[in-house]
Amino acid sequence: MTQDELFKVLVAHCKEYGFIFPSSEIYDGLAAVYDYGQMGVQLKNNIKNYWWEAMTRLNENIVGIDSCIFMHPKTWVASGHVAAFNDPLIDNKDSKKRYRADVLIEDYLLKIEEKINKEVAKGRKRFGEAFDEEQFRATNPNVLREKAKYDEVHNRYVEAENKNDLAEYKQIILDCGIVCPISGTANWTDVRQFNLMFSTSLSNTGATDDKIYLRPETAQGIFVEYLNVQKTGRMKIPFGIAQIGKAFRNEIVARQFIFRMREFEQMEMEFFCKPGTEMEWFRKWKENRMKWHVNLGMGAENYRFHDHEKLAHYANAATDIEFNFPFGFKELEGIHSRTDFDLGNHQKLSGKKIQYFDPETGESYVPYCVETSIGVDRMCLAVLSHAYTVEQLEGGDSRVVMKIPAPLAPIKVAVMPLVKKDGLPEIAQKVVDELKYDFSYQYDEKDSIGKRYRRQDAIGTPFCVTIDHDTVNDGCVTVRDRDTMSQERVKIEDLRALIDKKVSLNNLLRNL
RNA sequence: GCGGAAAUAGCUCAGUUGGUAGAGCACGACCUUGCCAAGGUCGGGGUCGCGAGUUCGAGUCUCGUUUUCCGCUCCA
Repeated sequence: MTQDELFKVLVAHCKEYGFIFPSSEIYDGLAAVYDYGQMGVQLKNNIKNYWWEAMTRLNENIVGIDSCIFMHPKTWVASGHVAAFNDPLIDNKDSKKRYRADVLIEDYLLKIEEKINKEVAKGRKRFGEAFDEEQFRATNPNVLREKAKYDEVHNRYVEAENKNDLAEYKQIILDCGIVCPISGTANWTDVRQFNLMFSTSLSNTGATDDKIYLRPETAQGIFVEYLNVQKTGRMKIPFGIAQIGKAFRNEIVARQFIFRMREFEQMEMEFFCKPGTEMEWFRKWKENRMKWHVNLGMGAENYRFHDHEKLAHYANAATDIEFNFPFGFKELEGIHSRTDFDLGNHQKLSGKKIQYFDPETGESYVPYCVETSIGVDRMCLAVLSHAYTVEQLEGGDSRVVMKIPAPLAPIKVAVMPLVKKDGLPEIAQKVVDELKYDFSYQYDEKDSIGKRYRRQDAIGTPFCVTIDHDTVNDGCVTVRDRDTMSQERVKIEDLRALIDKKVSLNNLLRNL
């Protein structure tokens, strides 16, 4: 099976067994939106718990918050999203290339300027010492013609920009005869605004002038609450704030299943430190986060760092942790040294002093910040794609088994009476009562025992507990292991400890 | 957004030159078996993605549309 086919089969498996469904399917679906099903939600919650506890419980200087999706519009001015996420774009239908409409027009204006400068240079050559540039520009017919053209286009452009008039952008491009540098044609699509932030209105009359954005990242919620947390939590630098929550980006192309969605969930932690120490923390968090991933046992060889050479405007160091997805190594988590960009801008725009007073040195400063940011959905995809296994068994049979790390498995244990009579279901019910307070479980008494094992394999249940006729006499049950298919007899009262050892989140945390 | 392909039961698919929708698996009930998937009997489930058009008649032909996949494109 090629990686491509594997991916398709995985997507089908996720739907068939209740991990992930395409959203709104009864209405023909909604592009690039997926719902987590009864299995998927438990996997996702387990992943979130692992992260949350690793951050907030294992680090005494990290606390969590839960901020809102709605934030004051100025937040996104301070963060740079309003400026960077708004582009008027136009496509050339022949070359299929996409351009920023404003850049096309600006380039055109630049060319006119060059023309004028050339004329001026020519004049200077002709008149030598006696050349009066101002005079020349005011009288030369070629220059005047170009200047008039420039002014007209420039004025229209500025006005279009102010009014955000997309149709006018296109008209300018057509009127100026601007062509695609690749196809050489003026076969343009309409200009469209690609605002990567979703917006809605807080007004219940539907007025658009109180537009508000859905947050494109959870990080800003942490930055705007920095002062509150630092003061009320009596936090001393260095310290971190962690948050899990939904974020929204109107991607032009959202694809590859749950890898790139328009609505997605992030787990972000902002670690505030003293300026000058940020590279040290950056290195520590790189190491720390990789350890968190590898600790799941999905193979260290499936992860790698990808250091950024081109840095975003806010960062002075950045790296990705990439995972070996079925479609190649792709970003799973980002670790960025964001300097004081965010807190600094919020300080500027809000007028509130966002500074940390260091009681030891008596200094006051805007803290620097190292961010770790991981996509929950990508993490789910990493786990699911790594877990999906087709095993050949003796006798030409095969089984599909989801080898999900046991602490993340949606269902920890299945309880099944070997037969649906002779009092076995009643004993099974007692086993369920023994286990249900500690573990998510399924009870199954239908079909042959082999079939039931396969059903549990398909959703990645680490343990199956079978009650048979001997149980009636010796109080022992058969525990069957998902990965090895091996079985052992265990006393019912020893079940909890045995299962817990392998599926416990706390044990996983202890290994960090 | 552009180009190509696809859409029939929960899943995988068949459906001939246009003539009243099928299979296997899955699902439910009962019987049977009982430690690694397929036993028997009976049953439920589809306006064939959606909307028009051609036709006496459309799952099948034409157009539009939606969604998905692949390739471009885009990507803090």
